[in-house]
Amino acid sequence: MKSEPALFSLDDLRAMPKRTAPWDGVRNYQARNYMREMRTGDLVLFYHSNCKQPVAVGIAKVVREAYPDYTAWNRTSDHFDPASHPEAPLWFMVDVRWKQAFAEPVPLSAMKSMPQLKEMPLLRRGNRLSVMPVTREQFDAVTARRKNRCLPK
DNA sequence: GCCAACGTTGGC
DNA sequence: GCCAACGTTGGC
Repeated sequence: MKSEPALFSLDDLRAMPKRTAPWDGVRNYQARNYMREMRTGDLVLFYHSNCKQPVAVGIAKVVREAYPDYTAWNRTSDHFDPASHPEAPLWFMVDVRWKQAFAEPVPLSAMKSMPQLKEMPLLRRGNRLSVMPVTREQFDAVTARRKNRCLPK
């Protein structure tokens, strides 16, 4: 899951009550569909986008499965969408809980150089989705990488 | 700040 | 249903 650290960082998630927050504001159908596939207990790679150094910063966990994103019904919300209604919700969100911050974040540039991540949707050219699937192998490769970052090439 | 890539909108 | 115009994303 991507977030702009200036708006909502992994530290911000950690500072929330119960270290938990709803992943609101997703207004893309594909990203929404990926969220609806998420299950309680699924682990999340937390990625900081649109900042000086884009990085995977840590891990969160899904603690509530998809439910209607009520910010879409709030006229004063930045994410207001008149097409969504309480009786027929258009947008959904999950709740995620902070789990871990990497001692050393894994930069996008490092991920690009890892052959195991060649197929990772995050690295696909022109991708703009804020929520994307990660395979177990990709997840393990990223989380292992932060321990091995000082190994010679 | 630039710009490529992509999704959405809306006229036809 | 096509597609040009537009807005947004996000790396660089």
